[in-house]
Formats: sequence, structure tokens, C-alpha cells
Amino acid sequence: MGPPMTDFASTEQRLSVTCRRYPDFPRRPGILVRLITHIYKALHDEANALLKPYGLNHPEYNLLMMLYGTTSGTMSPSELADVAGEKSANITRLTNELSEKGLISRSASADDRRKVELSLTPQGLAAIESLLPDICGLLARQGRHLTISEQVQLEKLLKKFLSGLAD
Amino acid sequence: MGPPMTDFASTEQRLSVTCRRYPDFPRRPGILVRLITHIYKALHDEANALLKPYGLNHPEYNLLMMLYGTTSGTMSPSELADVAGEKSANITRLTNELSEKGLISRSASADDRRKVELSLTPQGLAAIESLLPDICGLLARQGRHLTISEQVQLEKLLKKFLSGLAD
DNA sequence: AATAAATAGTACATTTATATAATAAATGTA
DNA sequence: TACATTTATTATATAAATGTACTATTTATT
Repeated sequence: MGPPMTDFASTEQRLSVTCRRYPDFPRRPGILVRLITHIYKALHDEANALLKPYGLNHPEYNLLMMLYGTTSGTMSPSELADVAGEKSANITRLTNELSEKGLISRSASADDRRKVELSLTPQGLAAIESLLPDICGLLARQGRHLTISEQVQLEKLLKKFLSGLAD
Repeated sequence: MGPPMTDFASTEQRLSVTCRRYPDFPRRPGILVRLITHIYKALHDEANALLKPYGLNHPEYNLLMMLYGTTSGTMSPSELADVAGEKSANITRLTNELSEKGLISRSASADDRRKVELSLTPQGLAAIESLLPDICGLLARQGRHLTISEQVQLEKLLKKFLSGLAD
């Protein structure tokens, strides 16, 4: 079954072969993209596994946390789609689910009546606070191999990398 | 519609609120996870957009490139699943599609008859080489905001971060 | 040799995500 | 006022991903 993908040696090997066959291939950006992909998938899987007992999946949890992070306590669907990186059609489906579970509520915006205000219900808040201890444990564990200064440095570099996307 | 998500300021703002409401929240790992998520989605979307004219999507392209990177030219479905970060059930579907398009072929392994050997067909190789110029341009563009030494440093930190996942 | 346990691959059902288009209401502006 | 634009939802249809269970084969154990 090959080496566990957390080692990554085989990926480097394959990129070497690729560059030999096609010398123009940008090796370093290529490896960064593959690392990001593997990390994202691992994060996604771990979060889903942790959240399953709470009846939530990773995207649903994310939406709840976006709302939890606002000062006003509300966001419109399109804002939410933007900050969570979801497509708008997907936001409708996800917010429907969260709404059916009683975790968020919809109401018309006062100043722009085209807009819908999404906000956490008391049950939504309670759900978040019941799962946050687990999430905090997971996040701490996921970052444990990096020192604080490495985390700071990584954050800085990722922001710079992100700034090169989608302009 | 809110700030473009390539800036990320609003994410930091939300994490500040979150930490104020729930002081145990691990801020730095949290921000790393959100950065990775946004970057992955942007990479995924850009790759899909580029590949669409070639009749491929990002996962399919990835599988082709994994095979392109082998010296033997073949891989079993489970190896491929491992290195591409796909679930095994998904590999069956994806390799079916690639096989129907004539880009890869299946054959029985000589030494272990449970195994299937997947390999690029001449058409698969031609497909890769026809899209690689575009891919190389994309990768180079995506990494252009980072210097070589920043790319090296980022790669190192991402590997360390990955090593903390799924043990 | 016989049996048990592990591995590889797939089929099927379900869930999750996307793309597209149509609708409707509210807003801004010529 | 008339008209284009924005916001959000809905409705399909389709695609992508996952979980579970099942078959065949190999490997290990007795």
C-alpha cells in the first residue's frame, strides 16, 4: 500500500520524475500545491470524524463558526458564502439544513429587504459551545508539531501565497 | 458582497471575536486551518477552470499526473488512492471515467491477482503533454508572490504541519 | 491441508456539491 | 417612471464523494 502519505517522500520522488520528463514543470509550486491538497483533505476528514457524533459535518460547522465570529451575530447568505468559500447554491442547501436542525434562523433585513439575516439560535450557540472543547483539542493537536514562531511564520507565508491566487 | 477573500482581514477579525467569546480557542492553528481551506478551494477552482476545456477535472488530472510521475508507469488503485488522497471507492469511479476516456488502461497484476495495474495509454500521455504548458503557467503564476527561499521555507513548514495530522 | 485473517477492488446506495436557469423582490439610477 | 442591477431562493439536473457491504485472492496460523 506504499508509505503513509504523512511522509511525502514518494511525492517528491514522483515530482522528480515529472521534472525529468517535462523540465519546464515548476517543481516548487507543484509540491506546495500537493502539500496543501493533502493537508486540506486530512483536516477535512479529521473534522468530519470529530463532528459526526454532533450531527454536523465540516462545512456546517464552518458556517456556524463564521456566525459565532461576528460581532453583530448575523450575516447574509452571500457574505457567508464569501467568507466560508462556498458557492451560493451550496449555501442555500447548507443553511436550509442548519435551519431545519434549529441551529440558525432566517429573518428579513431591516435596511435592505432583499437581504436575509442569518443568525445563531440559542440552540445553535449551545451546539457550538458543546463541541468547542473537542474542536479546541483537535486544533491544538493538529498544530502541535510546530512551535509558536513556526506557526507565525507559516501563517505569514500562507497569506502571501493566498495573495497570489485569483486576482 | 464583502471583502474579497484573498485579503483575509475579516477572517482575523472573526477569529478575534471567537477567542474573546471562547478564550481556549487555539487562535493560531485555527487561522492556519482557515488559510489552508481557502487556499485549497482557490487552487481547486482555478485548476478545474483551466482543465475544463480539456475535458478533465482536478482529481482526474491529479491521477494522471501521479501515473506520469512513476518510473514503472503503473500503479494499483489503492496506491493511487493513497498518494492522491482519495478514498478507494472514489478511485474506482475516477479510474472508470479515465478509462472510458481512453486515457488509462487496466490490467491484472502478474504477481498478485487481487491487484489491478493502472497505466497511462498513449492518448493519456498525449493528453498530459497537451495540457502541461497551461498547467505550468498556472503553477508559476500561483507561486509568483513567493521568492524561492520563501517557497522552500513554506514547503518545510507545511511538511511539518502535515506530520502532525492523522497519526 | 484447513481455516482464519487480511488485502484489493468494486457495486450500490446515499450524501454532498456544483452548474444553470428561472423567479421574485428590492434597490439605484437615467 | 422605466430599466438595469443586486440579492436570494428555487428547481432541476448532474457531478463528485463517501460509507457499507460484498467477492476474490492472498497470507498467516493452526
